[in-house]
Amino acid sequence: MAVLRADARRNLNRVLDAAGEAFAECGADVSIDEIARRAGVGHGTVCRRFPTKDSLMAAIVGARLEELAEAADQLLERSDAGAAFEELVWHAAELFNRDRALFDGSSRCDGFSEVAEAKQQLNDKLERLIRKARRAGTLRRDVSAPDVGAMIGSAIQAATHTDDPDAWRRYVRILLDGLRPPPRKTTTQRR
Amino acid sequence: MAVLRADARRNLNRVLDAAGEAFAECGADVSIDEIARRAGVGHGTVCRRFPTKDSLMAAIVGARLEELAEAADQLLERSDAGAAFEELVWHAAELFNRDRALFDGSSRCDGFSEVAEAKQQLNDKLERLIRKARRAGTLRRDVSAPDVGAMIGSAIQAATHTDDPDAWRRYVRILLDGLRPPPRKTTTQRR
DNA sequence: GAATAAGCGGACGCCGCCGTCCGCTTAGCT
DNA sequence: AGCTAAGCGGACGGCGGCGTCCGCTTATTC
Repeated sequence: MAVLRADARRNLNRVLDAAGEAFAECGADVSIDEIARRAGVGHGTVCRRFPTKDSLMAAIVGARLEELAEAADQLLERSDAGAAFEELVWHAAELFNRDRALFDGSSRCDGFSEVAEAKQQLNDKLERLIRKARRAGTLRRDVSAPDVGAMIGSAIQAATHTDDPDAWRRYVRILLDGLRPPPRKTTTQRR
Repeated sequence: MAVLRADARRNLNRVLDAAGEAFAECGADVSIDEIARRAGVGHGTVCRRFPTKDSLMAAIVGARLEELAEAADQLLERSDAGAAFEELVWHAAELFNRDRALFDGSSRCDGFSEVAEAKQQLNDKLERLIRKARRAGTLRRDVSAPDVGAMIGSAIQAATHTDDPDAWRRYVRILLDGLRPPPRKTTTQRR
């Protein structure tokens, strides 16, 4: 694993690209054969690098989640916590919408350290963002980071059941509206 | 099909019961063998009545959707449209939560007339309920009946990805909050 | 350019699942 | 009770997918 022959490295990259694309387009149920076909290699080559289909998915999903965690990191710098939270939600939603397997994969592959750690990272940062947004009064108090992740994923999945290609935007909008502090009759206004 | 021998009818009922239970517990991917095992019959018996696994699922899903449509019918009588709408959402959510295959099945099996018709019925009634709730000012205007169905189902599915057994209630609560008319700066109040 | 080991990929075996088929059983009728 | 056809269920074949293995190819080193 340390040093890889030039052709091997090239094939590995092809496989990773093809897998990312195939999972995104077809969901978590694409066959290894399909991925190998897209990569232009035999499926033996795929199975040599990744002893299991799940381990391949874990590599893809882990990378995506890390990207998302980085985005969260940058958004933590923002002064407007409410807007930062919304922006992260939109970012995640776009990602989930583009990659049909990401949501399934992130739960299915959390036995793999790459995915588990990336999720941990992301959840920590999201949790901090949530606390900031709560303090700013733009977010209800009874949701945690995993809740938000799950609900974004669910909104995207819901949209795939319709024929409106922009449904996911409406659903995320609705979700964000629902995530605001519920109006109370006797509002205990902060400040 | 018209007249069924007594043992055949008994076995058919067993199969339907077992299938309902198995789909509910295990999701749409239970094997026919598992269903047959639960019913105490050979899997040949299952396949004779239902030439396809999907046709069996369609029978189950169709029945569930019809029940739901009936509930919607009764709720249409209510004077408080907002409360009626919410109650239907909760009813559907409970159903989806109890039956893991219902949501998947209702889209997978809409090639079957039983499911297609039941969905049509349900959607019509839900649409009427939505219009009433809109007029009552308790529901945003940019959602249709299929939207609501898809969002409920997906929210439930999302909740199964968490370890909190009551997560689905919170998610539905949030969804309902999000479905209220969004607060506008210059509200054009009716009446 | 020769030696060598890393890498390749298709053939193979295994598994679970689905749907069919046919010899045996049994309900229903007389 | 006897007859008959409806019904039963397990055996069977086929399919798709996954992971392994081994004979061949090719990059790399000297």
